[in-house]
Amino acid sequence: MPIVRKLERSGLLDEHDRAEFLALAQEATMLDADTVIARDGEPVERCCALLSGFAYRSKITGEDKRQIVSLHLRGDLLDLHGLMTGTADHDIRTLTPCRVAFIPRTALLALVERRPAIARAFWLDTLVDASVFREWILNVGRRGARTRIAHLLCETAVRVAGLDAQTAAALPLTQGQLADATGLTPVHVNRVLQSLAQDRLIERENGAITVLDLPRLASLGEFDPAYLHPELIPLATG
Amino acid sequence: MPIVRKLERSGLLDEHDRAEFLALAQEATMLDADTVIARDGEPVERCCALLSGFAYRSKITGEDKRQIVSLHLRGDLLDLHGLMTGTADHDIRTLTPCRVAFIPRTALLALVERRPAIARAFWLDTLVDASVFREWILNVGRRGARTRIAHLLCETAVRVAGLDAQTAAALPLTQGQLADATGLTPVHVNRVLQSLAQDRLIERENGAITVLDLPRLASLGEFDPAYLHPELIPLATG
DNA sequence: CGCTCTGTTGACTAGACTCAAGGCTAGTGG
DNA sequence: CCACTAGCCTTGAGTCTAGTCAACAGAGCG
Repeated sequence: MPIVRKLERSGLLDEHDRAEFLALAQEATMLDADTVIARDGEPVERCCALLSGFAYRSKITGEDKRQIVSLHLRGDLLDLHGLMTGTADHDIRTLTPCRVAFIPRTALLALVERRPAIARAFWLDTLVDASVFREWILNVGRRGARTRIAHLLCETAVRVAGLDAQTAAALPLTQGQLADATGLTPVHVNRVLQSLAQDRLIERENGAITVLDLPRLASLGEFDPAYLHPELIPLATG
Repeated sequence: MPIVRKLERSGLLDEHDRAEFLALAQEATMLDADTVIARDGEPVERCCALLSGFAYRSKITGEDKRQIVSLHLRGDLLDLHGLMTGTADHDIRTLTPCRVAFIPRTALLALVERRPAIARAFWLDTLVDASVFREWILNVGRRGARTRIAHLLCETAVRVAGLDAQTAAALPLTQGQLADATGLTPVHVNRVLQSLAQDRLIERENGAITVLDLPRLASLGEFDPAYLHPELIPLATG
């Protein structure tokens, strides 16, 4: 059960905790690609657990430029921020078709109140999230386009397939979305991807990117997975 | 008592909680400017509460370029990440001379275990932190230098002096540090600051920057304080 | 007094953006 | 089955924002 994947390893939860949490996330819903899950400034009535597929969170500037601030995949809890504050302070959308479980905010708040271990597991999740944000600030602020894109591809590949993945991981990102995640323009992303493909680091086919040579890409992208804290939050289920 | 300022308003803590927390943060230490509080990769034995002064957290790339990922001031808890994970995943340093209280990690962990309300207050703090990180990603990724710097100056001024500050807030940032916080070069920061000063938006004297016209600077910087969540975490004590 | 650190200035470069056009693919409707 | 359209990708040419390099000024300090 991927929802609790992240909570399992932390060693914080007992049987009761896990059962109570799972009881809340019973029925799943299918969402199309590019569906809005939460919108900046609007009240949050329910939290979303991502059972399969990809989603992202983004913000926009006053000039309508968009920045993707995080990517999410199977097993991620999508709006712990909205859970505690009651309003979303950024957009959340699906990237691909997704299976999700919606949990009413009030029920989840009550659970957190009742079960301190779950609160702590959520807190830990938030801390790891924050660690990833910090790495993104560094990535966007201080790395050139090539390194920057390589880094993001590595991060995503590792989160999808794990560190020791033999199977190349395919990432469902359009070049426009990659641009929004890296703070670049689609045109420039296109050129960089071509160059990465020429160097046999990645491969592209109908809108998806697959990492061919993770070690070399990681070295190019200065990628060190420590900031993902795999010791606390397992990377891939498989 | 500034340490609990952030925890007060959340309405989560009762008398017991507050007393127990304060008991841990009794003796204060003075630190010089530019003192290392935590270093990336090293174990964290104690958490640091900032009683006065400014501090920052930063990361560096493989090419030794530095990115400041957050600024901290009086009342901030500095290493909740290290508290939970046991190792720092970034550097923490003082910007100015600081008065701090060190709290042993084990004691704080025990407190969090014993008092769920404190754990939730810390979690909330982490969530607000994460919200600021997201705004920084947007700022660094999608805004031009002028807007970017204006935004950061507004954020810091508002956190220091509050939203309705009549007194212009002075920010103790060198141009090099501002550059590291915005992902620019010191030379470029210098030119932008000159232009902002020429427009009478800010003023500079011996290494400190004071905001002269917050409303206009905010409009230039696309600054909307919502992401700081002043409703949860009071901005300034005064 | 010289050293170091920060700020300042100018000239030059380059990495990334803009604009614009054209191609490919998949999906849609006739 | 075949236009037609909408997205996305690709390419080229030209521009510009921000970076680089280098030199110097001023303040603070030992």
